[in-house]
Amino acid sequence: MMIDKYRDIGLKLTPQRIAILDYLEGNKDHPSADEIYKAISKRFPTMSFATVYNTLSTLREKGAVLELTIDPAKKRYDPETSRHNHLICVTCKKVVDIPVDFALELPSGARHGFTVMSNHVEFYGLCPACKKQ
Amino acid sequence: MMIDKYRDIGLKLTPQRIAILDYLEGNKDHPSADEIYKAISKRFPTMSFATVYNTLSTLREKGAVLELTIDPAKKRYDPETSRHNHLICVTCKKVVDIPVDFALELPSGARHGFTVMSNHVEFYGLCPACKKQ
DNA sequence: GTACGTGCAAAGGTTTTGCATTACA
DNA sequence: TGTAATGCAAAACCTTTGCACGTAC
Repeated sequence: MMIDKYRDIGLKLTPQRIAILDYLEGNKDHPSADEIYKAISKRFPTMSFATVYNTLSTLREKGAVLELTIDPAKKRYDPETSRHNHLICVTCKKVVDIPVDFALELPSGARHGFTVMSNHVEFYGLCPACKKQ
Repeated sequence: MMIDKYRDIGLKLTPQRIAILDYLEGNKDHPSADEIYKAISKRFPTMSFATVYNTLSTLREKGAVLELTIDPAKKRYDPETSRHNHLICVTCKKVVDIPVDFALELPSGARHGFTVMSNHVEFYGLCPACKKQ
């Protein structure tokens, strides 16, 4: 489980961090830092914003979560760190994983001298709930 | 030119808006609102932030600029509104246009009931300047 | 015991808003 | 002239930071 992954990285396992890891484990909602904070502080009232941000920042540095730049209003976090893409509702910003790998290659003429390392595809659309309105 | 496009939309052409349109015309830098403000206020000292944001917001609603959610720190704006993709330097956040259309299709099994409208590919890499360091 | 994490509050950066004034059409 | 944009300042958000205290190891 995720807690083992964290211990293997060699970081201190505090109750707050365990709560965050527990919340993220298998989470498919791509939550924001605020959502994570709100969810955990129900059961953990002394938890502070700074701890959430610190922990997310550490997890990102260790490659244990992805920081998604998908929603202009705030960063969102994804515990699924294997290569995948996303489908985003333009109305409610719901995000779902797309486990398909498109194996995109950039023609060398389009690389502008960059060393290309990776890519990410965002699909935009309307989710079932938003279509009804 | 862009000013004509703007007039055709039926909006008032103020000197401030003309300055913004002029700055964006053919601009390949994907500037942030702050960069637009700074560039224009050199020659137009009374220009306010609110006017830049109001104008960009109006242009976006009319489809005359794209708001890019590419840089976690701030929104960036792109006057090139035809379908294209982007290559981003992970170090300095330089963004260049990729005029290639990859014609990606999402397998229906991966659509989660969404109506898919469009997509956008982000390539990540190191630009020539950042590679040297 | 010590290095590192936590909590609190304040600050930083971007974007939005309210309202009186100004100016395009 | 009337409607809509501008300018200014304050506020709203999200995120980061400094520092004293607490705790995992």
